[in-house]
Amino acid sequence: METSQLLCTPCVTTPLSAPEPAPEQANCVSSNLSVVGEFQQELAKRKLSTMEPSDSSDSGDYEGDSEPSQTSNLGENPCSRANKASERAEDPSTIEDTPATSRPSSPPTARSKLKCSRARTTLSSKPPVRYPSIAVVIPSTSWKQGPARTSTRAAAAVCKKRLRSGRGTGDHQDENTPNDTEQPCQKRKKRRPSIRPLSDPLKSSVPISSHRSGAIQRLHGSAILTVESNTGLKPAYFFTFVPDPSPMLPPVHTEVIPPLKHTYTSDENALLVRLKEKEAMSWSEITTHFPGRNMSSLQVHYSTKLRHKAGSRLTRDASAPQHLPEQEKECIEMNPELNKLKIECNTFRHELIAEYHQSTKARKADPTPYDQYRRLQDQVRAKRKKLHMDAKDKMYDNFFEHVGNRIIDQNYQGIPVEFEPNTSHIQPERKVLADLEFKNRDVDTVDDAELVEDRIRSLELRLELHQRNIPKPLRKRVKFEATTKKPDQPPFMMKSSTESNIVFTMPSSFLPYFLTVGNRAVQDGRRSSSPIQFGAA
DNA sequence: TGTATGCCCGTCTTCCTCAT
DNA sequence: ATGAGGAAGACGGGCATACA
Repeated sequence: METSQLLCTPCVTTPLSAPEPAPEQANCVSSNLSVVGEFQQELAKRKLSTMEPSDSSDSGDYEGDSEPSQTSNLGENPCSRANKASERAEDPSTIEDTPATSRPSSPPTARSKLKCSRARTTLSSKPPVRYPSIAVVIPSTSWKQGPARTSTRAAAAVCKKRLRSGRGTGDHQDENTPNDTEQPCQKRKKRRPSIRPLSDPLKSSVPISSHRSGAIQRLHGSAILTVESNTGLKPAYFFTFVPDPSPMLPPVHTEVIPPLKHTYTSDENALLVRLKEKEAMSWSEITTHFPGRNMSSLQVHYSTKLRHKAGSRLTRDASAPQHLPEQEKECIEMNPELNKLKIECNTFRHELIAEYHQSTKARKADPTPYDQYRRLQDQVRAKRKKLHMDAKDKMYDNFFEHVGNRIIDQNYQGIPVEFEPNTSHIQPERKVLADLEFKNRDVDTVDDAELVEDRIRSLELRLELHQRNIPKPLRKRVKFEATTKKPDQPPFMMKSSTESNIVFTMPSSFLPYFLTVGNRAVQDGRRSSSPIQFGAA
């Protein structure tokens, strides 16, 4: 095992010494995430203060841990478990007295990650305010890296990147940029997940075997805390620990691992999008920035995973701009390439008219120039269409880039995220229908007449909507004949709340549509006999 | 799978013809 | 002169296809 990855619930304890993160830590992952998850951490802190020691709600998160020493105390808080483990192995002569920056060459002592966090906090000379310490249980070597974890980490990495870029402090720092001179626990270099399976635990680079022998080693490495907030209310915390090669550890990391380009990291995704969209590089140029990947792989990955991100997000956010503003359309009309095509097309059209007096007469007289004219028209339309699509993509990207920052900023400032969907494009009948059908009431306490009345009104609204927007397949088949006259045998009559009778002639082709919308009255009528009788009270 | 292109369809506007 | 109705054209959007 080359990387030890840990899943950790937000196990927050009140730190003994909790200095405020230094300003230079603003770029690091844990710094940002500790700020973003502030509310959840506060809640967890309060919860922890009132939590009974037998609370075992978090024990299920430590899956795949077959180590008896870690699974025996199921009723114990993982934080306390880690704390106890660290306390057992704590050597009072090593940590607090030694600056972290001078310790990389020191022999790794037995410490949990909690101690690593504490050790980092000792670097700051500022007075302590609050800083969550993270308790982590390192899994045994039997913990295998599966595809699900890979995907989860990928999602978390995307979230992490968004969080980091969303702070808007110009900290778009390359993760490969060396900045690890002070914080051994905040090494930012994110290593690409290796797909190589753990074939031989004995050859693992992580000295977990020390657990079994009772001696706990202290591990130096990279710590990445990510928050996956796209699952809804409760964010999921992912803690990834990547041990560093140490002179005291078996030198397994010394060999050069061949790049197994199976998964794209968030950095690669960001770079690919930037080169393609911002810098408009050709694919051959882009390929030079991705050694080990071929052009087709990059194209496919970009097209399938990256390009339509904005569009897919658009479907989840009705407040996103739906159409280009008129001003933007006017700007597109000023595009020189489009104007050139338009002039060319118009010139050809004038020539046709000058010769045949009418373009259609030219089509009858000689189809060849007219077809050429049509092709020119198509070119103009295609160019305009492409410019509109590009402008829309740009607009979407701009919108989602800022809406993400806004949400993160609101989280940071403790402002509840409010969602105000743009409902201007929703038909009024649809709104009334939604209000009518989602009253969320107990039918046992509502009078039958009221229910029937609502049902009639619902049918009216559905008919109004249907007349407004008839489904295309039915448009040629359905003939609405709404009349104020009462026919001899009305096939379908409704009495509305406005006391006006509405009579509809309902052809048989109308039934499938009503069936699809779940109209029980129509279904009942269909089951009983034809024509449909609406059983109003 | 993305992109370019062509084709088709629906909608709207403009122009022309004809009846009043 | 004016309004109604039809024809023609412009335009946008969707779909299919070929190609890379």
